Amino acid sequence: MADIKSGPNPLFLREDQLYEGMELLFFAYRDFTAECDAILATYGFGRAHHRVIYFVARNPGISVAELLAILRITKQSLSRVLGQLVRENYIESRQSGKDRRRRLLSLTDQGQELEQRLSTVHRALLARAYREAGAESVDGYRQVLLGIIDETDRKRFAKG
Amino acid sequence: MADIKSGPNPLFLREDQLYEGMELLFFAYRDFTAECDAILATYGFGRAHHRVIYFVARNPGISVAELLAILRITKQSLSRVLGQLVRENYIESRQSGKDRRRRLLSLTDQGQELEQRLSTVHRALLARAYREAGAESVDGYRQVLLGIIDETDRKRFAKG
DNA sequence: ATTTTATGTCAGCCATGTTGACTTATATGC
DNA sequence: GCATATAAGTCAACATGGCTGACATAAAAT
Repeated sequence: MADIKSGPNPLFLREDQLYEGMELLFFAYRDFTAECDAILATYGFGRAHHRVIYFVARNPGISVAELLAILRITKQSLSRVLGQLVRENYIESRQSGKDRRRRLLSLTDQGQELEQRLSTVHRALLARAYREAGAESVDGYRQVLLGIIDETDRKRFAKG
Repeated sequence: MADIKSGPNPLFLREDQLYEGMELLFFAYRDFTAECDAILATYGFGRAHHRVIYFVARNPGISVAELLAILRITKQSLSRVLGQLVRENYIESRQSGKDRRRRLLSLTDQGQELEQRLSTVHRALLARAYREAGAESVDGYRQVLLGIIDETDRKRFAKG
């Protein structure tokens, strides 16, 4: 009983640390997306559009099925935002040569502009957090988040 | 130009590291919430209900205004889920003695049961990630996420 | 020739956010 | 004590982004 004041109570601390870890993730995710959400709104887009733009930018030539696997949403949900991005000339969808059923997605110039604008915000935010936290912290951040991520998707980060 | 192969190109690596950091956050958040979402669905609840239950559990006696400040949603949005939780006897709302305009929120026994069920899932998930990553990593995780969080809310974590 | 796969589309539903307008009860300040 | 401010709740309407189910088309694979 005196443990709480006189010395470390591993169980108590541990549980408290876990609750803190959950909240950190909640607040960080909320604040990470806030500024980009505001920019997207001026284009008539939402967070869903950003995800599509982001993953197409990072994986030029990605197919619709591959994109669906990353986002884990239904094709009907994707279709709504992807269709809008294609119609408004942010994303280009061209037929694959090898398998002409597949549509390969890439950003148009306009899409790249928007992607850059959004990425700049995110890069700045994260770069500041990294700088303040220091290099070893960045590795810790990486390790813990990797542990939270589903094994299937963990492979995406295999390199490090 | 040879930099990319022959040695570290700090700029390239840095940018790549930042992109990785963004994706880690995206995938981790998605996977962190997935299992609880499934449990909540069996109660007819969603992620919004979980947030309310969580913050009321962690802050028993919290007022509606304080809860709104944490969640950063409108009172109309909160009202929908909070009202449901009160009606279905997961949360109790009692008048404050000092200021009778205020409603102080706390979990009922039933609410605590659900909260425990959800927390157990999250604690297990995070505990495993912490264990795999190691103690120093946990501190790094904490530092980086703190840096991402809005200064206003960073104060919530002031203790450490 | 048949079946499977990749994609697209229509229609409707649900959860959860938003704005705006308004009410009620209570506290606070002049 | 009266006027104003604050805490909370409510009604209505709307947007976003998930979901399911059903179905169509083109092309690849068997």
